[in-house]
Amino acid sequence: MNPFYHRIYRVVRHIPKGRVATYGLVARLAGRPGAARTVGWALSALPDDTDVPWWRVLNAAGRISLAAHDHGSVVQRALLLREGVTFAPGGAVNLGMFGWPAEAYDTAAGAHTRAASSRRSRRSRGLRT
DNA sequence: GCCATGACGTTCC
DNA sequence: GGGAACGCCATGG
Repeated sequence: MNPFYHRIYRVVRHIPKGRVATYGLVARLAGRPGAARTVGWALSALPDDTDVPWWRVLNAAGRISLAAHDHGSVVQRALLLREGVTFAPGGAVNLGMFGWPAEAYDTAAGAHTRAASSRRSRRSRGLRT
């Protein structure tokens, strides 16, 4: 498995309870901006007994990317609701309210991720409503 | 090694 | 503000 897959999982584990992150954000923090699709691919490969909170990862629209008819989307919505994340009419989460600030990862991860953080600060924008 | 696919993102209509 | 088109990176055939 490529190192950055592990980075992705590590980033997702750092998402605090009750907060959500976007695929693009996770991709940037993992060190590969633009690899949002790959993040989804990595999460799809997670086993059922994983400790990675994959349900806290949504797309840029704050909506669940899984097919609505898929059972996984139901589980994801339920898990988020259990953590206090509310869904607006239409099934979208207010990222401005529940979105995970990228700065929080710098604090949580400490010094051994400054490469990713410097890369992030270069393009820290968007997602702010 | 090339082509198609996918839990996405950004930019133009 | 909503929808369509193109771009992105990694995997699988």
